[in-house]
Amino acid sequence: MDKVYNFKDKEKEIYKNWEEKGYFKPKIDSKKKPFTIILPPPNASGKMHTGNVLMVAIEDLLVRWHRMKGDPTLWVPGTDHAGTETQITFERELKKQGKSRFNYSREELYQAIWDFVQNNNGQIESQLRQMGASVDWSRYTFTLDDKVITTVNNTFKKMVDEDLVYRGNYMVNYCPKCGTTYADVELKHEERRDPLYYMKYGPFILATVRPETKFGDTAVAVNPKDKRYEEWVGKEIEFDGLNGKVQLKVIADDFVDMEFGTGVVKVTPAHDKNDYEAGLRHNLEVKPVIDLNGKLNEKAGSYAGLSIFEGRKQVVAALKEKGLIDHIDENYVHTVALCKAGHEIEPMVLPNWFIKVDAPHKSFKKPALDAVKSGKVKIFPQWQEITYVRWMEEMRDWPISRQNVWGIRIPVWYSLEKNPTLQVSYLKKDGTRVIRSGEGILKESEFEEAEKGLQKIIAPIECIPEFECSSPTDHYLQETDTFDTWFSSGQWPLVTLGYPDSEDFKYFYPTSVLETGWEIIRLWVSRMVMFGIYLTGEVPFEYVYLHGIVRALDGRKMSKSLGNVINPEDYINEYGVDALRMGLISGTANGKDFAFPKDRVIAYKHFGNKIWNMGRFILMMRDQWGKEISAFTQIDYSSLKNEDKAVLEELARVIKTVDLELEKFRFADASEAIYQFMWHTLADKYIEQVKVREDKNVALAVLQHVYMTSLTLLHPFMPFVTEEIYQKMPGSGESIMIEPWPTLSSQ
RNA sequence: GGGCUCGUAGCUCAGUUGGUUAGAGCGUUGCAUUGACAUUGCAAAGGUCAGAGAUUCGAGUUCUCUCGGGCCCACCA
Repeated sequence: MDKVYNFKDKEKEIYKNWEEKGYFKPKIDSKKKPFTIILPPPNASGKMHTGNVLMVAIEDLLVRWHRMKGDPTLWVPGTDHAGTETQITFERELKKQGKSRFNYSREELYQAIWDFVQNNNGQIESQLRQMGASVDWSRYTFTLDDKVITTVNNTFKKMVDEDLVYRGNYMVNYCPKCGTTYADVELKHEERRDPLYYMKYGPFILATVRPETKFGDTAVAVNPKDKRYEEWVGKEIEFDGLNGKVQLKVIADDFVDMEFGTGVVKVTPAHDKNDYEAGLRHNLEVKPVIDLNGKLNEKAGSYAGLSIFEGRKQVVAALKEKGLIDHIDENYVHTVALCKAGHEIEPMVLPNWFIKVDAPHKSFKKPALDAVKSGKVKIFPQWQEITYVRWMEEMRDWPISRQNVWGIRIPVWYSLEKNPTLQVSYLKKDGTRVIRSGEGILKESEFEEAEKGLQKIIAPIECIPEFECSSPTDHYLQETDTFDTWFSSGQWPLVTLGYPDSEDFKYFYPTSVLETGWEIIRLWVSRMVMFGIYLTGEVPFEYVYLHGIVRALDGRKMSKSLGNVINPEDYINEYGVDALRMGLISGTANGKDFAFPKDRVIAYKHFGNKIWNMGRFILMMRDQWGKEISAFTQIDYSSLKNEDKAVLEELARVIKTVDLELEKFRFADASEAIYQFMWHTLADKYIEQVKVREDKNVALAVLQHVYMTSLTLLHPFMPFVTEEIYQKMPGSGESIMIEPWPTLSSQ
C-alpha cells in the first residue's frame, strides 16, 4: 500500500466494478419490504451543483445502508427536461445566432431543443457515477420519455373525465418576453423606484405607476368608508381622455386603501390582479389593452403597437401636454414581480387550463393535506411540516398550461370547422410567418401549411376543445401549450416505477423516502402527494427528508452575480469524492441552510488518509506477526484485557448510534460518531496500546475485527476509500458494499 | 403585513424530552516524533451561550420582551 491514499486513481475503476457486478440492482424478494428512493431528477442539460452533490450524498448513504442491511434496495436515476429553464437557455443561444423561436415551427423548435439537450446531455450521468451514486441505471428515466408522456396524458384524460379540469379565463402572470405564464410561486419580487403619476380623471385625481393601461380602465374605485368621495359612488363620471371622451363608473370596494395616494384608484381588470378580482365582484368589463407580445393593442388608439415602456413614456408626455398630470412622485418605491429570467411580469387575462384542487365532488388537495397531518407522510425536519400544511390549506386552483414548446404537449385538439375564431400563427412554405383565424386557414386552403408550420394557437374562451391523445380527424390542430413541469414531475414516483401495472410498481410503490431540498416542498412534494393519492389511493412515500440549501463560503446564497458559486468539481479534484460527500453530510445543519463547510471537507480528506494508514499498520503487523502467532483470525474472548473489552464496547456503542441517528435522519451525528471513534479511540488509543502489547495474538485479532467493522459502517458515507482498503485487506470478500451491515448481535 | 428560522470559541457549526467542569472541525500556541499516518501525536489557550426579565432546586435548552441576521408568503394601484 502506498504511504498516502491516492483517491484519484481508484474512484473510477471501483465504480465500474460495482456497476458491472450488478450490485446496484435490487433482488426482488416478495417476503421482504423493499427500500426505494427515486432520485429527484437534475436538469438534463445541466451540471451538478453543490446542492445536487449533497442530495446524492445523502441518498447514496441511505441506499447503501439499507442495501447492506439486506433490504431489496432500489434507487432510480433520472433527469429532467426543465421546461422553461432549458427553453430560455436555448433561446439565448438562438439570439447569439441572430435567430429567435419565431424562425421555427413548433415541431422544428422542439426538435432543435431536443438536439441541444442531447448535446449537453450525459454530464449529469457521468457526474452521478463520479459521485459514486449506486443507482440502478437499467431503470433510468428522462422526463420526456414516451412512458412518461403516456402516463401524464392518461392522467389528464382521467381528470377531464372526472370533471377536474377546466379551461378558463384567468388572471395569469404572463411574461411577454418569455411568451409564457408563471405560477405565483415561480415569481421573484424586486424593489424598484418608479414615478408615481397623479393623473386627473374628471373630478378626481388618482395615483398610478401604470398610466399606459388607462385605455383598459372600466371603473374608478374608492373605499366605501371614505367620506371624501361618498357622493360619487354609483355615479358615472365623464371626462376627456387621450383618445376622446371616457365614461367610467365609480365603485366602492374595500380593496382600496384610503391612505394611498388620493384614495381613488383606476380599475383595470385586464391587467391587474386586484382589479380583476374587483371586476368580478362588480361585474366590470375586462378590456385588455396589451397583447401577447407586450405591445399596446388597438384599444390604445394612436398608441397601438408601442411597447409598454414606450407607451408609458408617450402617454405621460401627452397627458402632461393636456395638463392632465397633477404632479409626479419620482421616489415611489414598490415591488415588481419578475419571471425566472428576470423580466417584468404582465398580469393578463388568458384562457388557461386549470385543475380543480378542491372540487365538491372530488378534492385533490384535501387527502394530501390529511396524509401529512395524520402522519402517513412524515416530514423531516419536522418544523418544515408547517410550510406544507399552510400551502395545502391555502392552495387555489392550479393553472397547468404553459406557453412553452419544451414540454409535454397538452393532448387536446381544436377543430378548425367548429372554431372559426381560433388564432393560429404558423410558417408558410416560403418561410413567412402568418397569423390567421381558423376560418381563414380553411378559406385559403392552407391547412397543411398551418399544420406543418404551426407555431402557436390561441384559442379564445368560446372555442371547444376535444380531448384525445391523437388527432381525431381532418382539420384538427393540437393545443400548442404544454403541461406545467410540476404536472408531470408530480407523477414522477409513478412513472419511474412503471405505473399502473408493472412488477416494479407493485413491489416498490409506495417508495420509502423522498429526499430533496426544502425549497420545492410546495412546488413538487405537495404535487407528488396529490397525484399519488389521486391515482393509486396510496401516498407516494413514507418519509420526506428536506435538506438545507448549501450557501457560499461567505454564508450568502450562491449566485453568479456575486461570483461566489462553488463548483463541486474543484473540490472533487482537490479532495476527492469521499471527502466532499462526507464534508457536506457532516456539515449539514440538520435541514437548515448552511455555509459550504470547506474545513470539514479538508478534515475528511485527512480522515480518509488516516484510515488508510490504519490499514497499512495492520498489514505491517501481519507481516511481522501473522505467520508466527495466527493472529487476525478469531478473537479469543477468554483472554481479553480491559482495553480490548473497552474498545469492543465502544464499537458496539458506535454501531448503535449510527443506526439510531440514521433512522432519525441525523446524518451529521452518525458521521461524527464514526469519525471520533475511528480516529480518537481506535487510532489514537487502541493502536498505541497494541504496539506495546505482549499478547499480540489477542490484541491484533481485536484490532482487525474492530477496524473492519468500522470500515463497513463507514462505507455508506465514504464508499470509495473504504472499498479500496477493503480490497487490500486479506480475507476480504468480493466487495465491501455487499458486506452485511454490522449489528449488535454480531459483536 | 403574516409566517419560519438563526444569534453558542477567531471562523463553520453540534448541543434531540431542562440535569455534572458547554462540544466538534478548522485556525492559534507550546512540546514531541527517524517504521502506520507531518494529511501525525500529546497538551494548552480561547465562550458573562446576542441582551433583559420570568418559570424552576437547576435554563444554552421553556416563556415574554428588546436588539440584530437570513429566508418564505402576501400586498403595494
